[in-house]
This record gives sequence, C-alpha cells and structure tokens, in this order.
Amino acid sequence: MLSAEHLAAAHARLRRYPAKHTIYWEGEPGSFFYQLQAGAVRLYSCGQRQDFIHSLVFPGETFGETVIGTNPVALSSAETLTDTVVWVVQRAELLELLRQHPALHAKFTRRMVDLLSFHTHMRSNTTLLPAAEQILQLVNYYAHKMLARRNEGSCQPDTAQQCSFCERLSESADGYLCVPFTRQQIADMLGLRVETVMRTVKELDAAGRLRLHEHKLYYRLSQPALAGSDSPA
Amino acid sequence: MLSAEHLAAAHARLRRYPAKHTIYWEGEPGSFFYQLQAGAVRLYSCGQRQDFIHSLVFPGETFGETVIGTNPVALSSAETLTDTVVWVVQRAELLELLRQHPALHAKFTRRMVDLLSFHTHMRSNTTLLPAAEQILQLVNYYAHKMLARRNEGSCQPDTAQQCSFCERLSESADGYLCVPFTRQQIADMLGLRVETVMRTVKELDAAGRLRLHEHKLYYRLSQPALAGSDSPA
DNA sequence: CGGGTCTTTGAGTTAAGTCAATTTTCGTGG
DNA sequence: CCACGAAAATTGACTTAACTCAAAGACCCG
Repeated sequence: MLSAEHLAAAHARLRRYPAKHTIYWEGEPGSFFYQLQAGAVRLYSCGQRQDFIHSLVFPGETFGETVIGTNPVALSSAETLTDTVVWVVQRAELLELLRQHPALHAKFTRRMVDLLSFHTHMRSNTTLLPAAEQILQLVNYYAHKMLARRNEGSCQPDTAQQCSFCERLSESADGYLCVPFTRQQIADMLGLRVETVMRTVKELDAAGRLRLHEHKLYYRLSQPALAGSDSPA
Repeated sequence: MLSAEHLAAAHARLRRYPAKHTIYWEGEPGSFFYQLQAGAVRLYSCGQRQDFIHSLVFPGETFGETVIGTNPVALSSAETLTDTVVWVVQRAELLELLRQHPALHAKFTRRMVDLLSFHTHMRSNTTLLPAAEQILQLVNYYAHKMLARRNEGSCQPDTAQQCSFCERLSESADGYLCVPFTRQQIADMLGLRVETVMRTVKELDAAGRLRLHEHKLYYRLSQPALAGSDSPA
C-alpha cells in the first residue's frame, strides 16, 4: 500500500467509478497500477458458462501489480461492485517509485509473496479438497482478513476507506461473524455453482461447522489464516 | 536467476540430492531459497487421494522464493525427480543480496510476476475450461518454455545445467515436439486423473489438436505462450 | 531376463453441474 | 409505511464429466 507521499510523488490520479463499472479487461495491455481508496472491486475472468473471481479487493489494497512485468497484460478483468474511488498510477511512475524507494520495493515484494501464497493455496485446495472444505477455507481466509482490517482501523466508517464488505461484517455476541458474501460470489471464487454452495453450506450448518440464520452465513474463527500479512487482489 | 557472483556473495552452498529426495515439506518454516543447477524438481502438495503438482522446476530456475516474506512457510513440498544439484541460499543472505543489488531485486520481482501470472492463468483454466483445453494450455506453456530454454542454450548437454525434460524434448522434422511428461505428471499438474488424461488425449489426437505416436505425445506450437518471460517453479 | 514404471481399456459410481420454478430479501419511489 | 421490481436464496428432478476400481499390455533399466 502506497502512502499519500508516495502517491503524490508518482503523480497518482484519483478516479471515481460507479458500481458495476469495468476498470479494465483481461488481456488488455497493462498500463496502470491501482490502489483502492473506497468501495470494492472484483478481479475476474469470464468463461462461457460462468465467471471466475480471482479475488475481491478491499480499500487500502492494491491491484494490477503485474504491470511491473516486462510487456504487461492484465491477468483479469477488474469491475467495481459498488461506487468506488481508486488511485491510478502510471506503470513508469510506479517503476521509478520502486527504484527510488528500496523500502517500498521490499514492501511491494512482500505483497507479491502474499498474492502468490494465496493463489497457490487456493489452487491446491481446488484440486485436493471437497467443496465443503473449500468453502470453509475461503470463508476463514476472508474472515481473518476482514477482522485484521477492522483491528488496524483500515475500514472505519468515518475515514475515506469504506468497505462495503466490512460494513456488513457484523459480529454477534457469541463470536460468530456474518459472512458478507453472496452465495454467487462464493461460488465464483471457488469455481462452483450457486446451487452447490447452497447445498454444501446447509450440510456445513448441519455439521456445526458454520451457522445459517435468516439466510445469512455465520462463521466462527478457528483455523489459522492463510500465510501472508497482507491480502490478495 | 542468480549469477555466480551473486551466489558467491550470498554464500550459497551447492547441494546434491539423489532422485526422489524431498528437499523440504509443505508447511515447514521456510529458511532457504533455491536455484536449480542440474536435474529436475517438482513442487507439490499431498492430498488424501492424489498429489497436486504446483509446478516443475528446470535447471536455472529458482524455487522457494516465498522465503522473503515475513514469517515464511513452505507453500509446497519440493522433491527431486532425478539426481539433482541445487544452490541453497540462506534467507537472510538473500534478503541482504536483494538489498544491495537493486537490479537483482527488480529481476526477482519480475520472477514473482511470472509466477503469479502462471498460477493465475492455471487457476482460471481449471475453473473455466474443459479437460481437453487445460491439457493443451499446459502442454503449450511448457513447450514454449522448453523451446526458449533450448534457444538460449540453458540446457545444453555439455554444460552443467542438464535438464531431464529438455533432453527428452526431441523435435521431429514436421515441427512437432515430443512432450516429455508422463500422463501422471500431466494429471497431477491439472488436478485430473491419469485415466481422464489418457482418454482426453486420445480425443485430442483424433481431433488433430495434438499427436500420439508410439505412446508418446507430440505437440505443435501454435498459440502464444502464457505471459511471462521467465517460468514458474 | 525380471521387476518396476507407464500406458490403456472397460465397467460402474458420484460429486457437481444443469434446468426450471418458487420464495425471500431489500432498496426505491410513491 | 407500502407496493414493485431486481437480486439473492432455495429446492427438486435429472444429466454428466470426471473419478474409481480392476486388469491388461508395453516399455525401459540394470
């Protein structure tokens, strides 16, 4: 995450997009690096029959970091879920910024490690685990992430960095978190179908591994989070 | 990839391992960074019923780059496929090396971008494409990679950097490459079953999308390679 | 030549997908 | 506060790509 000074030094421009607006398409030549200020974005690929969500981006997180590669191409499409405010940095400016600030470059590299860890985990989960375990892992990962965000105050309603997900992440007295994703989003993040998620979630509820109440999904933190201090985008 | 000077500066040690030797296990605290000198390594995760191969590592490539994260944990197990020679670098030494050599750090970052690109592509492929297309994409990716290696001379038999895969990558006159993977390896890289790969490959042969001859798989380059100048490990 | 590794095939099973229809939730304007 | 339409959640019946299991062949190395 870039500080205000870094953003200024890189001549970052603040952009506002309405909900459901596509910021860029998969396959386009990548020219920009992004840092989400407020709102929410999904990074996804389109298939014939369904979309695949690579990850959801929260305020304060960056996306499009692969621009720093040689001959960059967008690995996914980026679409706003809600009204969104985002900092946009030119590729060349980012490269220069990293060159001039070794500490920032190191931080950037750690971000890359976290992204890689996330995708690596998810990839082996998809292959090796049944739907139920995949759902738990996903929910667990995002629950940890959102809690961490709340604790560090990144998502306070009084700051600019509002996050539609964290707003919905209410915590009930018994330590259960309300999972702020729709069944469809969960399905798209795991490459499953809504109906499969539905049925599996009901089984998980019956098995006491999570809780369903008034159509909402509640999860109690237990397992350790995926590796990585930061989070994917 | 680290030069001889870099390796020396980082006090890298050269290690030899026999075939089928496990260099490290998934989940272990990560303490080292590796650069393959000769041989071949697979990075994989174990499941109840099958393994999942994250990627195959070729001579000249690095693996274990996630050690540079804070609190590093191995994302996969690493096992030699053949007799293998590998440079081993201490985490702290690597960090220091990157700190002192911005150009190397930049190169390292590009390697991370390539890894991320690879896993991102494969992840959406798994979700969105049928088995046949997945196999083609995989074969195409590695074919491009091995050809590039040959062209840049990384894999000459007279150098130290021998690669069991590239040795088997013979090219027939009509532009078809012999794919040097077993059906099982292909299956494990895609999260499919040997039998599925078998049957699908036969269909692909019938459809003229690749060729089967004396139990060997031949592929003709066509589609562009996945993004990334380097390759995954 | 013998054992171990790969490749193949066939038959039967299954988790997940597909399709279609219904109910609930929820934001918005009246 | 309520009606209305869009979005999300549910359910049931049916289909299917891929997995399982078992058993042969083929190939390669020492």
